[in-house]
Amino acid sequence: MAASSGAAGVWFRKCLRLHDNEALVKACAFSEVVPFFILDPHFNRSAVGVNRFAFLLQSLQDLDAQLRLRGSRLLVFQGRPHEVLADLFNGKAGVRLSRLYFEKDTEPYARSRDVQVECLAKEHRVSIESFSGHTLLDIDATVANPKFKPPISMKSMQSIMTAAGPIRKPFDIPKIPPLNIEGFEVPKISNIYSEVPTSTGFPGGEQEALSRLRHVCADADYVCQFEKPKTASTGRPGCPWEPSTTGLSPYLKFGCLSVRTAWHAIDQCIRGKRHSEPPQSLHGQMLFREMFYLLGASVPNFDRNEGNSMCKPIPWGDNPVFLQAWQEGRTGYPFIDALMRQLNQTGYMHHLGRHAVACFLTRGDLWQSWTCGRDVFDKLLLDADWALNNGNWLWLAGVAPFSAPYFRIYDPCPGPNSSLNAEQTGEFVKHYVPELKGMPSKYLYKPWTAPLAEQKKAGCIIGQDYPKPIVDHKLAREENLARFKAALNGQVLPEKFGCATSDPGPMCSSLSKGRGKRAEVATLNTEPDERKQRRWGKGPKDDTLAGG
DNA sequence: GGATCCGTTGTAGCT
DNA sequence: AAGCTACAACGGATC
Repeated sequence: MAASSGAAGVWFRKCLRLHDNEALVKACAFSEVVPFFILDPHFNRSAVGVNRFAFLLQSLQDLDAQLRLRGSRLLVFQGRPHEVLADLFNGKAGVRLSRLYFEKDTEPYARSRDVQVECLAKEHRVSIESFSGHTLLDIDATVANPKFKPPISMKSMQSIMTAAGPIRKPFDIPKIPPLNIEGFEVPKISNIYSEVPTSTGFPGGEQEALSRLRHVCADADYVCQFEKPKTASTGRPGCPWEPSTTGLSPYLKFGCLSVRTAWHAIDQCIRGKRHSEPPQSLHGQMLFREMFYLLGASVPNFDRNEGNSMCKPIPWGDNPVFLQAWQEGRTGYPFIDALMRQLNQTGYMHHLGRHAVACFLTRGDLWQSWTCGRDVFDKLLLDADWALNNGNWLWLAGVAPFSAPYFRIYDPCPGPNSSLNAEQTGEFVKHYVPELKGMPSKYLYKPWTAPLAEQKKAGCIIGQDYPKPIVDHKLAREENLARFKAALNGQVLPEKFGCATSDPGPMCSSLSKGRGKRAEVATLNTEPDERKQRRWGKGPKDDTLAGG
């Protein structure tokens, strides 16, 4: 097989697709093409939840199947990329590459990996070419423009788009040369994880991605009327586990779906019709994605509390008990807990749900650093994306210049007028917090206010079958507002403002005596912590494209 | 340089 | 039911 001249390798990393794949197109100008993926131990079980890993493997399976339909196949190697690639450049494993093509990746880990790979290729006299494809803009080229300023508003983002000119059309799938090599199959999730995937709603892969996109675009009204704040954070009636949005974000994250293909498909839908506009429209969601990619690529320390021009210094607390309760959905706030349990179970959460839980963890209630929540999302979300995740957490923690004013705090018990779009049937909460199944809807979001008799009748004693609220929202909110304000003035408020205690004790809003006994565990950490529409739509799922 | 406006998605209470 | 106001009051952009 491998002729002496060597083959052209197509290294799939993101961009797990055949459509609109420039690296594939370029490689297929040669007669021998080796499509491959490297399972990098950097993305291991402690970094990636089982659901996202399963999604990745499904995507690889699909990619392999599509390649086989065309007489080729996907080789899956396991190991550190530079070691695997050294073997491929040397001609071990029955393959010898003399050229390497891949899509650029602007995440910090990917950049350092790729720099290493470029050196290696030079040593082996392997020619390398990479292409911008994961984003609408060429991120590096945009940032390199001397006039570039990090965009912190939709307005500035739109002017960057305008200056960049029209978005190029997707590439067609090229004719792919045959490949006959045995082995290097896509592994099974059970060979890698002892846990079993629990997410069923999002099968990975390009075919699923394209079919979802078709489904979304089949309903032009839906696309034309799409306004993010009007989509329901609590899923669809009858199926609270189903997103009320497009559900495309995991596919964009892995590049199962080309962002250009999606952009033009949506463009087709809205062209010549009355339609919603950025920032709330679907195109608007995609512009936020670009914005965060630009920020991630241009702002030093974008993922940190210190040295980050997009992050104001706030003396966040350090309370592992709070963090864990939040992470596991045991805060005693049913809406928050339902959302967090949904994340753990399914790897998905509506964008507005992310707002609710992120605000709750940070400036709203628990006063924990956004980086802690960021890490949880980074591991568990199917659509976890470095730039978007960091950008959204900065936004929600209120520390970024693009954040909403810090004093706008979400109520963790959203009522019918809440912008969080909680349904009032309680279907969503009851689905993910089944302890509360019997609770009358008037108490569902605040079950601790139910009289004991009602709690007994519902089979759910608060403090026993379901936790008491971990903090008193009203008080925590007040104190956090004061602390945030002080921090903006360069002050750290004295001890009496500590809202954090690891043992919330018998705390109901009606019982709480307030500040007196609450400060013992609270650590006002002055050292920055861096330890490490249609609302009820008929058809399609959709989701947060900006997805962080 | 000061005033004003605006920022994808706040909430509660009133009319 | 939609729209107003009070609440408390940031900071970047624009005039």
